[in-house]
Amino acid sequence: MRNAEATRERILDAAMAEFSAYGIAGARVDRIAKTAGCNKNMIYIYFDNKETLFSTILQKHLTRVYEELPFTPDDLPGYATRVFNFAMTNPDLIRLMAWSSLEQKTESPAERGTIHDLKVAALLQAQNAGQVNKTFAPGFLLTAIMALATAWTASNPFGPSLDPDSTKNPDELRNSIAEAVKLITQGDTEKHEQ
Amino acid sequence: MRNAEATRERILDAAMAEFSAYGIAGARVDRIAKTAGCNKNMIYIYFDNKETLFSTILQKHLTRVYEELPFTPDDLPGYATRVFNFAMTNPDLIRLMAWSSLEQKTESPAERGTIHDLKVAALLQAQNAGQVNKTFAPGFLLTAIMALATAWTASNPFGPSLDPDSTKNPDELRNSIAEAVKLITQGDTEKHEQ
DNA sequence: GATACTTTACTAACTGGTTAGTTATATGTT
DNA sequence: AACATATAACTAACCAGTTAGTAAAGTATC
Repeated sequence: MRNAEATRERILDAAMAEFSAYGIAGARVDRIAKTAGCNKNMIYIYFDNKETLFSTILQKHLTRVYEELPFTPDDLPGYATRVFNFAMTNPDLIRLMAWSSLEQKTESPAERGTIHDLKVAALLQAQNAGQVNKTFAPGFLLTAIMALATAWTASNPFGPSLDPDSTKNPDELRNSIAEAVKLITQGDTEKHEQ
Repeated sequence: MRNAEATRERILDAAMAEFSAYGIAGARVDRIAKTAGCNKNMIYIYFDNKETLFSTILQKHLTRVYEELPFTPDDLPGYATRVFNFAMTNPDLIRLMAWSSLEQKTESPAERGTIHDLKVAALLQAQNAGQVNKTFAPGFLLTAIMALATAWTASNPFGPSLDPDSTKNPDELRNSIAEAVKLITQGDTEKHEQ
């Protein structure tokens, strides 16, 4: 029953559930401790404070995303599909990101910005290679794709809360998203390309 | 200095700023009272509790949106443009909606659902009239349009925090959004319409 | 038109419960 | 013993909501 690493993990898991559900301001440290099955003080031994705990968890899961979701500028509908699948199977992380963008004053950590820039650069290359049409700037495309792929998550005010039926047909939804991304990125490659 | 209506309005304004900035859990009633320049108790005379105050404000501003933003199924790029303009000039309301979808347990009020259904029905009619192509279900289209039109607001985790430059060219952004919506809604009307 | 009474708008101080974070102490491990 | 892991008890600050009371404005009565 004495296992530092395991306790730390249980805290992280419990905190993930708590923060995802209630955000930073709404999260209760006592509740995290109870869920983790440990004493509250353990949380303050492993982490500085509530905010740090939140950031640690967000960072950890974001890293996981970057590993699980390779960006494929030559197959953007496929990328959107994978983002959609990920968002549907990881609603907690999507909520965590939503809380973060509302509650955390600081801009996104430098790492995220860098990764974003890499994608934009790759997208520009794909455009120059004729794989993606040049109708839109690469930065616009990336945000548009992410917006479409995550529009049906609970954190979107215009998402499933207004259109509850849509999430009951995830397959149709997935196909529609892929098709929409295709229209935006490959819609008129031939016409405009040269 | 004794003016019930004016005081109530000041409370609503102060609460809008507070809730928009900190959400429900993060909002402080004392701070609202201070901003409104009134005693905290006045808030509890005019409103039941913090949650009710939040709901009242959200409702009030949503009503305003429905009046200011007529839905035009025959001109969806134009509608997206207007939503984009509205979102850019009313970031507080967008944040309020984001907080609501994260913090409020209850589903969206019946009114919002009804308005949504009306739009979906109108969209279906526009499809049958050949004004909008039938590639996508009307419910999908509506959510996709809203997602695109509001993707560059602060509350979107994939929005401006990752792509800060984009919001410096709002005109280009607006045009791109309109163009993207056009591609999705009118992209291949001729081909599929027959 | 002055006086007593009622209602409305407002305030200061308080209450009871909550909460992030700490300290002191105990227990298992090597 | 020495160290790492864990717990219980505690504290100081905070915070939503309440209470009890004051002052202004209106209304009735003479």
